[in-house]
Amino acid sequence: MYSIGQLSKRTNVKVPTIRYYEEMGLLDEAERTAGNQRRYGKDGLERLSFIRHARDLGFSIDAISALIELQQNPDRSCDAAQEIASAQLADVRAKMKRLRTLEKELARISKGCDGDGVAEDCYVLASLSDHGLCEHEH
Amino acid sequence: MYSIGQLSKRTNVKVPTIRYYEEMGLLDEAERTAGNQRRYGKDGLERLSFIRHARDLGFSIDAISALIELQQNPDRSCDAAQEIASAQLADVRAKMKRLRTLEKELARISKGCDGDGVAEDCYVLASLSDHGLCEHEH
DNA sequence: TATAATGTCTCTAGTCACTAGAGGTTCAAG
DNA sequence: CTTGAACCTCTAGTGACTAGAGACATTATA
Repeated sequence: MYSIGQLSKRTNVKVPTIRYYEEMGLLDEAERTAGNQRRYGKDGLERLSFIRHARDLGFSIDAISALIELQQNPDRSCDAAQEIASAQLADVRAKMKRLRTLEKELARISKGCDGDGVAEDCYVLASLSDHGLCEHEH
Repeated sequence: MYSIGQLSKRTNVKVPTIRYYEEMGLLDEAERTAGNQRRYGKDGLERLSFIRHARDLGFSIDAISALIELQQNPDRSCDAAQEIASAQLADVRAKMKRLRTLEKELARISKGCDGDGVAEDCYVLASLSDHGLCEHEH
């Protein structure tokens, strides 16, 4: 049996976050000692590792909830899991696309000013004032 | 003079967001009509466009505050503006790097399951349970 | 000029996924 | 048995908004 602190160390999830996941229903309510402290078994450890991994990949709490429910019902179709994963992939790709545009624009803006001048002539400030100076839409 | 709604339409910034920017100190407090409604002039429009543009590029409210202060003091060195812009660029690049890793992993995981099977054999769920199945660190 | 429709006002609370802190209790080591 | 670390619950804060209630102002039409 692990205390919440031991679980925290093994999974690299902070203690308050573990309690938060319990409150959100991602973790079952833990067993308690006589003095009301949480104790976890192997199940708890595995569940939390699953959550941690999914969060690292950017899945939302809601998505993880759904994935856990599927995991608890191994006989159901995994169609939903596939959908959640590809939605997440689409989301990541959309974010990357946006960031690529921003990166180009920011690199251009940043390069236009060497920081030696005075605010009045600053290309960074001018670019932000006048969208027309931008090369791409964003 | 523009009402808050007209300003909103011209800048594509929602009305409550404009009020929020005022509260945060990004916009000066607007003039008011006898009936206490906000009225904006050309200055207000330009300032809000600046903010909008900067937000689109991902600058934080704090960063924008600093940029506006520089703009109001055209004689100061624009060193700080350069720094803020390059910090933002670094941030965007870091995010992209992370997303690239996630994209690879998610694509692999998602491809491993066609959604036809049953949750028990689902590669999506298996991958999340077992970090060892991953090809990259994340 | 009266009325109706739309716009605006302030204020509070909610979003997401935590994080921080206060004030108190329990546990494990020595 | 004492000490100190770990644990408990509860509330509030983060960033950048968004939503909604209930009241007042402005504008367009009859």
